[in-house]
Amino acid sequence: MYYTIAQIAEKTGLTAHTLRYYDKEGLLPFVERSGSGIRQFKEIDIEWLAVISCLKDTGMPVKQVKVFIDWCMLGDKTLRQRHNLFLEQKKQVDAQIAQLKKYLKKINYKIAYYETALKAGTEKVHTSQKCRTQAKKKMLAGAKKKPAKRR
Amino acid sequence: MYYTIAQIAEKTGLTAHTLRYYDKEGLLPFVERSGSGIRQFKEIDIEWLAVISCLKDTGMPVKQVKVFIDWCMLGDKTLRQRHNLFLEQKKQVDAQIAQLKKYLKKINYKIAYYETALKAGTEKVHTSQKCRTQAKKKMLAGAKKKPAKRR
DNA sequence: CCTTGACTTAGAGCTAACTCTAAGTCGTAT
DNA sequence: ATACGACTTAGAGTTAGCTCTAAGTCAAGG
Repeated sequence: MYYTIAQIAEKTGLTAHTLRYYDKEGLLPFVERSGSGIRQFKEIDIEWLAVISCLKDTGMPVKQVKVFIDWCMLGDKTLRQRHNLFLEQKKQVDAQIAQLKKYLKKINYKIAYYETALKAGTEKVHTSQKCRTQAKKKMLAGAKKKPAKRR
Repeated sequence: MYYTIAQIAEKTGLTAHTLRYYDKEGLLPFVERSGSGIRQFKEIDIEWLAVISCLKDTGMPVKQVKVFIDWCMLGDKTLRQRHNLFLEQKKQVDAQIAQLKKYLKKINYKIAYYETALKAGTEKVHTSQKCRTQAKKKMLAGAKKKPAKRR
């Protein structure tokens, strides 16, 4: 049972244009064709596309994804490389999440800042910089000694 | 005490080129100039740049960051908009983190997959598809048996 | 005075990842 | 048979975000 490119576009959220682009870039060597050249996607190809999206959306450039796909096509002799690739990608994603969490803290601080300002009717409520100075003091103190609060 | 563009590039990790580009795009209206037009960055400008990087790195396009900066320059009458902007950005970042965590699970599964394959010396250890089939059963429990009529 | 080096500008060039166009083929429905 | 719509291709165009170049200004050191 085969899917057309339009059906796969529907299923994956990618456009048919993008799928052809990926194919042209060598990301879809596993997709079969009919006698007249029509792409015939199978269930398993949807799994391939999920892996491709995972790598791409976690920051891997298309060219490097192609390298991975090529390794897959080469079989067992590239197992080690592929294993390393995912270990490396895990590191990347861990770092991305850590960075986003830092930014989230900054955003939460800003939300609190604007809530205070809205209540006061003016941003000037912050210009004495009491808050900022105190926050700094807290952070500096926290950096020195780790609070033993766990569980 | 002022910093040159090169010193700020050093401190922020952005290039001097990029800082001029941001300025040209209207992101740095708060940066003062000397009589001869040299940018004079102050401590507070480093904080501005940290906020700009936070918004940009969490997915906000430069043009929308400019809108935010313009709001800041307009003073208290834009407090509500700025508050909303950060609430919205928080949603975005929460969603990004959630998506990355999903991808991380997929990557961890792949790492385990390749570890098993490496131990066995071949990927064929997975071709019985016991694991995958069982996972599918879980996920598809309820949505199965489509007549699936296709060319 | 002249050189050096950091800065200035406008604007061109680059890269990644699409996004679209034009011209053409194919398979089915009227 | 012919029209329709979905597919095919090569290749051009677009966008964001830089990245760099060329030509010029300016202040300090030899």
